[in-house]
Amino acid sequence: MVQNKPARPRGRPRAYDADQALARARDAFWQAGFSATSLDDLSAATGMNRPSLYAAFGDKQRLYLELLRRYTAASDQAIAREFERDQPLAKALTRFYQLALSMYLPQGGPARGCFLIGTALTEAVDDPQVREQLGASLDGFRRALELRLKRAHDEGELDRDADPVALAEIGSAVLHSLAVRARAGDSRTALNTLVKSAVRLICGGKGG
Amino acid sequence: MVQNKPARPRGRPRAYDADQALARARDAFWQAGFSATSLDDLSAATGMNRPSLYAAFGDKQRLYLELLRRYTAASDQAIAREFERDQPLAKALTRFYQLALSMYLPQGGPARGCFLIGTALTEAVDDPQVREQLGASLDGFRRALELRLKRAHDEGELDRDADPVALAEIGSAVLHSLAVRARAGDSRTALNTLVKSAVRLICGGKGG
DNA sequence: CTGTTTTTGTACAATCTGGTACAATAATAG
DNA sequence: CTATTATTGTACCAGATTGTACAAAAACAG
Repeated sequence: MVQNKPARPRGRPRAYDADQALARARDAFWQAGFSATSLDDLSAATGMNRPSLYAAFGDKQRLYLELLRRYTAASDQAIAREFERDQPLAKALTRFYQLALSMYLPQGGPARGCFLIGTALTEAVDDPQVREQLGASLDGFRRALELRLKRAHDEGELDRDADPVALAEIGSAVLHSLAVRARAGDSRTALNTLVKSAVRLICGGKGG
Repeated sequence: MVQNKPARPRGRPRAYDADQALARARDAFWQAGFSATSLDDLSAATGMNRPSLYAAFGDKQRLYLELLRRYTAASDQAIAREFERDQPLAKALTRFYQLALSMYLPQGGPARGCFLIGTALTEAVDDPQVREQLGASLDGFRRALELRLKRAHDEGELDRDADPVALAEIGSAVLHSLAVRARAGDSRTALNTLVKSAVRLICGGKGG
C-alpha cells in the first residue's frame, strides 16, 4: 500500500457529489439529446457552475462519452446478473426486458427509452467515438444473450432445431424495438405485449 | 376545371427546385440530427438563402416536421408496393428489408440508418408533434405487416398455430433493429444475417 | 496566524444561432 | 416602357452557447 486516500484532500472542498452530478447530467442528455443540451442545462441539472463542470469532466463531449461508457457498464452488469442467475430462460428474458422497460418508462417522468439508442444514435454518424461506444454496447447484449441461449440449447431448454445465434439476433432486435417504441410514446401495455410475444417465440412456441 | 396552373407564376422565378431542396434538407438532418443542423447548414445544403428557406418552408421545426411527414408517406408507399404485390411472404419480407437497408446504407455516403429513428427519436421526448409522427409511422409498418401476415395465415402460407399479430410485432422489431444497427456502424453483411434469420423465423422455421 | 492549495462564482469574450427587414433583381401584365 | 409581383441576397439584431480568466472563498499545513 503506497498511501491511504486522505479523509480530506488539500484545498477547498467540492460542493458536489461526482456520481450524483454525473447521473443528473446523464438525465439531462437523456431527455433532450446531446446537441440540444447546453452547458447551462447541465449546470442547472448538476448544480455545478460551468468552470467546475469543465474542471471535473472536461468539455461537453468528453462528459457525454463518459456517461455513455458508464451506462454501458451498468447495462452489462444488469445483463450478467439476470443471465448468470439460475433461473429458466423465459424468466430470465422476461425479467431483463422488464428491467429495461422500468428504465425506459420511469415513474413520474416522461417516457425516455434507452439512453444510448435515444441519444447516441443521432450523434453516431458524425462522431466515431460515439458510434464505436454504441456499437460495442449493442453487441455486448447480443453476445451475452447468445451465450445464454447456447446454454439453454445445450441443456435442452430450447428445441433441438432452434438456432441460438439467430434467436440472439431476434432477442436483441426486440430490445432495440422496446428502446425505440418506448421513446416514441407506446404504452407500457403495448410494450409488455411485445415482450410476451418475443419470449414465447424465442423460448419455444411459433408466435402463438 | 377552374384554372390551369400558369406555366410561369407572376414575379421573379424561384432559383430552386422545391422537391430537390427538401431532399437535400432531409439529408442534412439525416446526417447530423435536428438540433445539430443549423439554418446555415440547411442553407448550404439546399443552395437557398435563409429568407428563401423561411418563405418556402417556414421555420426549422416546420420544415423538419414536413420532412418527417414526407418520409413516412414514402415509406408507406414502399410498404404497400411490396406487401400488396403477388409474391410469397418470404420474398416480400426480404425485398422490403433489403429496400430499407439500401436506404440505411447508401452507396458513397456514411451509414445513416433510418431518418425517423435516427433523428426523430432524440426529439421525441420534448416535442409532441415529432413523437406523434414517429409513433404513427412505426405503427403504420406494424399494421401493414400484420395485414400481410394475416393474409398469409388465411392462405396457408403460415403454420396454422402461428400468431400473425405477434409475428408482426417481431417483424416490426427487426426493422427497428436494422435502423438502429445500420446507424451504429454494423456491416451490411451482419444486417443481412439478421434479415435472413428474421424471415426464416417469421415464415416458418424455428430460427434454424 | 500565515501561506498553500483547490474549488467556487462572477464576469467576460468570441462565436454561433434563429429569425427578419429591406433594397435589389428578375420575371410578367398591360 | 411602366407598373406589379414575387424572389433573392445582404445586412442586421437579439439572444444563446461554448469556453475561460480571475478574484473570492474554504479548506489544510506548519
